[in-house]
Amino acid sequence: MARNDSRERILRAAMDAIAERGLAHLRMEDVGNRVGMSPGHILYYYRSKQALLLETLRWSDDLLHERGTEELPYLPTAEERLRWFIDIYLPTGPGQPEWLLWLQVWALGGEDPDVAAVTDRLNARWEAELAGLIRFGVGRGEFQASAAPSFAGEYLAILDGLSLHVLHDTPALDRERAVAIAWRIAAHELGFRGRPPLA
Amino acid sequence: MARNDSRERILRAAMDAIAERGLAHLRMEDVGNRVGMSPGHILYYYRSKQALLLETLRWSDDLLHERGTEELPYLPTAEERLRWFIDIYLPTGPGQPEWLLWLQVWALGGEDPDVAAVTDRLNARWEAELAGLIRFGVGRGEFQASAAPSFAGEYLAILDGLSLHVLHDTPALDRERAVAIAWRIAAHELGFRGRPPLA
Amino acid sequence: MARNDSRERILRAAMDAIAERGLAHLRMEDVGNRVGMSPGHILYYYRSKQALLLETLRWSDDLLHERGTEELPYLPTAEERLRWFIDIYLPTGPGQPEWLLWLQVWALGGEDPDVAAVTDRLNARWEAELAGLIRFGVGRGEFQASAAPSFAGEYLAILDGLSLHVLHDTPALDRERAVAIAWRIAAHELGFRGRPPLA
Amino acid sequence: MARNDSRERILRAAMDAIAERGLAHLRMEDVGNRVGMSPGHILYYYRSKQALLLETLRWSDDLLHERGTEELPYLPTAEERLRWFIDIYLPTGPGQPEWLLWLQVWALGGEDPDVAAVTDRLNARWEAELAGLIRFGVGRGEFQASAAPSFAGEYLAILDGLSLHVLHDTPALDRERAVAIAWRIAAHELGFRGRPPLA
DNA sequence: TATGAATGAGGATTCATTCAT
DNA sequence: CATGAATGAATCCTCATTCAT
Repeated sequence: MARNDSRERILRAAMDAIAERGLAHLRMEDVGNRVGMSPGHILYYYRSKQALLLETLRWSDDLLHERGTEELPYLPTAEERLRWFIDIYLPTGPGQPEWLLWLQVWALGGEDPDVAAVTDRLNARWEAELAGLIRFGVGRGEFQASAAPSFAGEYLAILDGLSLHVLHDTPALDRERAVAIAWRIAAHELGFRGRPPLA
Repeated sequence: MARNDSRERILRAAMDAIAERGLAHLRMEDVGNRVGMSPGHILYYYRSKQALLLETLRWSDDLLHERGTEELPYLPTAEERLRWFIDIYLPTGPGQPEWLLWLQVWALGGEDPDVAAVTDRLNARWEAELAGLIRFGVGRGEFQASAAPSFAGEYLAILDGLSLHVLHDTPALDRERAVAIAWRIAAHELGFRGRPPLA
Repeated sequence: MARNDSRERILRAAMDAIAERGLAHLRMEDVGNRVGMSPGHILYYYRSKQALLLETLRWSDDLLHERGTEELPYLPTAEERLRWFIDIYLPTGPGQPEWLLWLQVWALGGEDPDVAAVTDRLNARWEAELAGLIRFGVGRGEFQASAAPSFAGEYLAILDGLSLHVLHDTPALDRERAVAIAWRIAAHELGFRGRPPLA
Repeated sequence: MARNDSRERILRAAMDAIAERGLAHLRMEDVGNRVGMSPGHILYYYRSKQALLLETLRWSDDLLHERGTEELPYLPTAEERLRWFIDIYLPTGPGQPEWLLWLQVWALGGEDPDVAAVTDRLNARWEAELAGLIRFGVGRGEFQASAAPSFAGEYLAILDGLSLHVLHDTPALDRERAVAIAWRIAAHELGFRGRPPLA
């Protein structure tokens, strides 16, 4: 227990440290300071810096994904589910640690196969979730019958683009507007007319 | 002249090096090797690594932007101009140096005000260009009258999202599909019905 | 008893680990792994790594020496005793743990007085044994009367040189040839004419 | 020139440092201190610690070998040549840096193929030299006709054993005695009767 | 302009050793 | 007896940057 506890505290510390210092400037010591451990001891729990980073990414997304999707089945309509999906997918605001981590890993780790494996897994999971949601909506007659599950991939790309700007604090494209845009596009592409989300 | 020549050769070398090794792993030596200079001598032309990087970013976008937009006024219709805009904005394929550089700077340089200044300038320029294009289309009656220039910002966000995936070589979202998606969204949002781009 | 048992298992493990990883790369963990103990617990039995190493060396040579020399008095002739001596002194083949340990300690531990004390003791013991053997042979008339016990020291040096090569797997100087050379030199220096050892 | 000069000064410093601190405890800083360079700068000349060590070994032996063998052809008789060979092969005394280095590399680097490649080369060269010397002696009628060049290998092993003890300062086996023993064995095995070397 | 020698800060990693449990 | 968490020293190596030539 104690061990798993420490391991998780380290992951959270790593994420915070990345959000604050940036992935490129992260030192093992930054992580250690936050959990009151020596940098050497972090390596006792995670073999290497790279291993820690990958684990952090995986853990962070697991957390986000679980937190988001465990609620989903309890929402009755596809529209509500979609609203919820957009809500948890888009960053809460500029500099959200989880998103920042994800973006930085994506931008930096293009070459490394280990890194690619993790990012691919994350993408695939979100896409599968969204594709299921669309099928659900089509099945219930909420979304137009022609809405293809393949739409999930391109819609996620759009969300990614919006996220990029929310994250970067583009003045004219804050979270609220991003949500509105996302919703409008979905409404048109999936052919429904629901009330837009409040935020 | 010779001096300016060297300076530009260095910028190109820097960009290529970043595309190959990644921004985070770039060494002055990588740049030096490509232009046949000692790493120390690069610093004769550019005060510091950071300065070189910023300059590279600026130069790279100037180049792209000029190359793209100098053609624009010669295209007669707004539709053709938009098609052209999408064409030059989206990455040519996975790993395009200019885009990679931009993305990495964006992901990494959130904190630094110098960096932010450059990225903001880039964004603003593309947005202004696109906004002008939309006004042109509305004026000519090609785009629906309600099309707001403010659409430029959100449309760029969408293009960024698509670019992210083209760049990352997401299997189901290559450049061709990205272009198609971008076109479809524009057609709907701007209310025109033109033939889709060929690639 | 259990305690002594553990202590000895650790010594053997240390020797094996050295043979496999080399003295310079030996970690407490390597030893611990072999006996199923935590590295920290090894230090419960032996104060420090250095102490363990010294103990290992001493134990290893005690073992070898006892095993070899307890048989010696039962052999009737000096020649047979010499043959036996050569047999147990030379390494059994490339990479024999005991010899490797000894050589490495010799090569590395020149400075340290603690180390020197142990290696000197080893040398002295073997030399005394051999000197006794020579006296025995001279007394029995097998070896020529002029054979000085001081020959023991130089003969051991020769055996060491041969051992070095057997240990190092010098192609043209394997154990078999080393034995033959050792025997030939002894025969000449001690002035006897016995049948050479079989291997 | 300056560069080669520095490179060689480093090699010498490395050898001295090894002789003083022992191969196992050698730090790049020890080498740096001796030549008045930062440890990092040593790595500018030699890629890695391992590379420096290997180079040092090679250089040290080249030096010794050249210095020894360039004189050889000017000596008229095989006996004189052999005397000379023994003289330069055996360590000058306890702790001779070159020999210490060689021994330590031999003892430690059994596994590594790079290391083995260098030690093998050294061995082969000395053996070839000695074999040539023997052929010369046989040709001149100084050494008995039956003296096989293959004797070179075993004789070197014997010299190695004697060297081990000279190096280690075994009280009863100093350089003088080692030379005498080496000479006596050679005289018998090669069948000549020359005056023994003076030391 | 151009080089290459030189530095020094910085950071990951390894590992013996300690100690509470 | 035994573990495993925790430390901290040690050290290699990388790299931007400076500077004499």
